[in-house]
Amino acid sequence: MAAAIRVADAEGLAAVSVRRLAIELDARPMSIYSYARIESKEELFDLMVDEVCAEMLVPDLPDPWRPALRAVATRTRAALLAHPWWVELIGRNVLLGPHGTRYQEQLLAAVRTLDADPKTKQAVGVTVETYVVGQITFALDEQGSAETEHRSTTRSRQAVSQYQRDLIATGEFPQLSSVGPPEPSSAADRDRYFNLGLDWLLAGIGASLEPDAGPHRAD
Amino acid sequence: MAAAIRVADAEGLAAVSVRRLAIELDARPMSIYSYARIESKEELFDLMVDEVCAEMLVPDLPDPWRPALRAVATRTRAALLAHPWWVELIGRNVLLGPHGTRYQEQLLAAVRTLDADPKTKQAVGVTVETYVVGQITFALDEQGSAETEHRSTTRSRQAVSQYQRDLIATGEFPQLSSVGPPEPSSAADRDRYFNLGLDWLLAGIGASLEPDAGPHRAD
DNA sequence: ACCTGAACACCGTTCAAGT
DNA sequence: ACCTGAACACCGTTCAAGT
Repeated sequence: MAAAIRVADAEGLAAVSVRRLAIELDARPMSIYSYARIESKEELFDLMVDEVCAEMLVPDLPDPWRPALRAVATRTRAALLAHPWWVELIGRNVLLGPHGTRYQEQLLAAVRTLDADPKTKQAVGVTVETYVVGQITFALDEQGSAETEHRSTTRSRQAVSQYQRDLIATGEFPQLSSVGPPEPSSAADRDRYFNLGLDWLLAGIGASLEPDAGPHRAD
Repeated sequence: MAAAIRVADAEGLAAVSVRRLAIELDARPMSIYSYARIESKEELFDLMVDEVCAEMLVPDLPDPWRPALRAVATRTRAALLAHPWWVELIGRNVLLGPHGTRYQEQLLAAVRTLDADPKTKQAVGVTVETYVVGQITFALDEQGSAETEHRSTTRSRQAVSQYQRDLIATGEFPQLSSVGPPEPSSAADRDRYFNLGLDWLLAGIGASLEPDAGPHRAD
C-alpha cells in the first residue's frame, strides 16, 4: 500500500504494477495479493484512493461553514497535489472505504451550520469538493509536465506550446491571441486563482442561502 | 478515431487497445499507427480528447457572460456525460489540439463582456470549466456503476452501500447517519444539483466582479 | 510511404503444487 | 492460510522485410 503510493507519486500510476510492487517489497508477484489482502488490482487502487482520503481530513474543523469549507478545500487540494493520480483513479469508479466515508462525514459536518435542508447542504459540500477536484485536474496539466516528465520526449511541452502559437497565428482565435496562450503559471499564482475561485463559490453559496446577512461578510 | 471513441464509450477506456482497434477496423495491429497517423497510443488518446472538445463548442454563443457561461457549461457537461473516459484522460496530462484550442477560445469569448482584467476573466472561465469537470467526476460515480457495469461482479454497488451502511451503524458518523448514505440520485436530480451549484458559482462571480448590479439579476 | 508478421518485454490473473 | 513458479491470454512497441 505505502509502497504502491510511493511508486505512484514518484513515477505515475502506470508504474504501479503487481510485478513492480513485488520487486519493491522483495516478494514474488503473486504474494502481493495475499500480502495486501487484495483480490484484484482494482482493489489495490481502491485502497490507494482511500488512503489519500485520510490525508484530506482536517484535524480541527471550525464550526462556521465558510472557514470549515475553506479548510476542507485547502486540505483536499494539498492531498491531491501530493498524489496527482488520485484524480485519475476517481475518474474510474472507485469504491470508498472507511476514510472516504469519514471524508464524506467531514463534508457534511462542514456545512452543518448552514440553514438549509439536508439535500441542499449536501449539494453545497459536493459542489465545493467538485470545484477542488476540477481545479486540480487543470493545475496538473500545467505543473505535471513541467516537474515530473512522464511524457515522451518527442512531444515536449515546448513543442506543444509552439504548436498552439502557430494555431493562434492563423488569426482564428481572436480572444486567445489577445491574451496569449495560457502561460505556465507559478505555484503562487495557482494558489491565488484557486482561492479566488473558491471565494466566488462561497460568496455565491452565501448569497443564495444566507441572503439576509451582508454580502461581503468576512470569514 | 471514431472507432476508438465508439469502443471507449461502449466498453470503457481500458478496452481501447491497438489490437482491439485493428480488429474493429479489419486491419492488422501495426497498421493502426500509420492509419491514424499516430506514433504512440498516447497520441491516440490526445486525438480522442480533442475530438470530444469539438462537441463542447456552442454553435451560437450569447454575448452576455452569464448565459454564455451557462451554455458552455451545459454543453461541456453533455459531452462529458456521453464520453465519461474524457475525465480520466484529462487527469493524465494531455496535449490539446485544434478543437481543444477552440474550446479555450470559446471560454474566453464567453467571459468577454465581463469588466475585469484578462487574467481574472481567464480565471472565471477556468473556474467554470473546473466546476463542470469536477461535477462530472462525481456524477459518474453514481451513474457509472449503475448503468454500464465495468466493475467486477464480486464487489457490486449493492455490496458497497451495504458496507457503508455498516460503517454508519457504528455511530462514528453522526452527520451521515442523519442524512443516510448518498442514495443513487435520478438523472433529473443530478441536472438540478448541477444547475444549482452553477447558479451559486455564477452568483458569486457576479457579486465579486459586478458589485454594482443587483445581486439576483436574471440571466 | 505504407503495410506486414514475428518477436520482445511487459501486463494481470489462473492454477496446481507446495508449506 | 499463505506463498510459489509456471503458464495463459493479453498488452504496446521494435524491427526487418515486404509492396
